[in-house]
Amino acid sequence: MSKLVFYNSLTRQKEEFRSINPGEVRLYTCGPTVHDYAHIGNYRAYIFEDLLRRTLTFFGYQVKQVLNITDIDDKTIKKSREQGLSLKSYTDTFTKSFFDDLKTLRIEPAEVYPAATEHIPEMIDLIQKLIDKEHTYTADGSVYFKISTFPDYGKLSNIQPDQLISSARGDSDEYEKEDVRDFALWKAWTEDDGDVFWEAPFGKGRPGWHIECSAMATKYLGTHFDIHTGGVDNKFPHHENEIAQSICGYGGPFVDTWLHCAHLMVNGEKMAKSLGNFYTLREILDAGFSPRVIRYFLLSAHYRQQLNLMYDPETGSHDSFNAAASALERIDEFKAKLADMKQHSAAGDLISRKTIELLDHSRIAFKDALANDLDISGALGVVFGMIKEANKRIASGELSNMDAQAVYERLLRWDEVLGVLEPDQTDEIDAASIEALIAERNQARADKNFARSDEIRDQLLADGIIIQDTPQGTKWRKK
RNA sequence: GGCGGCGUAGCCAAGUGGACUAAGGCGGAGGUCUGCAAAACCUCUAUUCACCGGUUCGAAUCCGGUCGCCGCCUCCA
Repeated sequence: MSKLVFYNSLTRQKEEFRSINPGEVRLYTCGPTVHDYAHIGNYRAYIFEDLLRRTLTFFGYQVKQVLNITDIDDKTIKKSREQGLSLKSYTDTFTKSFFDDLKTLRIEPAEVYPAATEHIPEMIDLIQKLIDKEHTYTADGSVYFKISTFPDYGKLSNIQPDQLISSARGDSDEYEKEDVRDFALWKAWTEDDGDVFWEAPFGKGRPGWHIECSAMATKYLGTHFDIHTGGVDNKFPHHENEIAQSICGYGGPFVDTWLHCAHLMVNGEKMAKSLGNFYTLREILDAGFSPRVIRYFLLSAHYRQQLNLMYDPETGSHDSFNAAASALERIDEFKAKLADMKQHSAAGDLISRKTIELLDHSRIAFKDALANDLDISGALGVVFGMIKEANKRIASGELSNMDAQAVYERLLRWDEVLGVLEPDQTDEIDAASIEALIAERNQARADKNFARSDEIRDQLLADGIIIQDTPQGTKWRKK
């Protein structure tokens, strides 16, 4: 059996994965701050963690995943107040849209979706532990974590703490920190916070950003768990701070494996509102691209590789989605062909030795690719390699109906990881009437009434049905 | 300035020193099938891995340098 290997950001090398408890993986994924509709780049990260969780499941692990919802921070407070809404009613909209989007992209649900505002007591508890252990100080009612009390600080991001002093930029003096490296655990209430505050032993206020992940991860996964994922941008400071809080507060060890996903680029540039290349998932769906195509595109490159989306609605350029759509069509065609063939296989038919060899070889290669730090490109290469070889055998008549069934089953098994296949046609399509039209068309063709036959073809196409004339008769499928 | 990543065909993208005479997808060119087909299928499409040195019996893969691109460096996945 292939051994799972991941590139651990903490050690900066590939390591064989061993779960803490045999057969079980506890996984924490940094979730969204629900202050707006999530953009396409956000979903690259969630497609990545989806591939991770599906792969872990594929390798036989029981996965317990926690994905947090950050429903309180500077932005959510500011925007909700601007709109005159309560924090909750403001964030609810985007929390809901986030879940809708996950479903749209076929991202498997996590086991727990904790919201920050529902875990304030846990955070207060952790902050109190840190205060008791003297890792903090208070200034103007805010509680700060004192980085100098944690010698390992900077290990994840490979940053020397003293480098930060000179390089820190921006409004680092916004708060009364003793040291720019320090970060807020608890922010004292100000007028701008309006009615958003909680009472804590150390004062009225709200939690800092980093504390929620430590508190919630620990609540649901324990103080020591297997994998923590997030975007590269979270490495520093967020994850660095999370490690510091957790280890100092609960005692180590904390997380064994840290996985970070690279960013999605748009036309070679970082996606940013200021560059005008910022797209929400909704916008792209509205532009007519299917969730499957978007999923395939986001999935198709290795997670540590920056993925470049070539897309510009102004000029009508959408090369990336075109390529993804064409690749999917190729898979769809192949699957439809197999589905048709397998219907004609009879019980007692045997799978040919050549097919068994092809399937065995492909099965191992696919698994090896995934085992190698989620090498999805390699895995897709295996899928298309099998398609190519099987197509060749179909064309030469070498592939029996029974063989086709075996290949079909292999494809479905793989799709448990990929999640890109079109579900089998449902009965909502009126198959009988389509068959009737096809019969009529074939009669027209036999009568050389091509005007009528083409008219039927166009009509079916308009209804989303594609038909193809093959040596085995006319086939149809949903577009 | 500090830390890190990347540069493989027109485009996207695998490649974990030796069967690489370098996967796979898109695009392109031929062909098969068809009444026709925009479909489908088949075949072809990098003597070469940014450049220069080095290590090695052997390097796209390791080391050094040069050039170019990108990311992170306090609340952005």
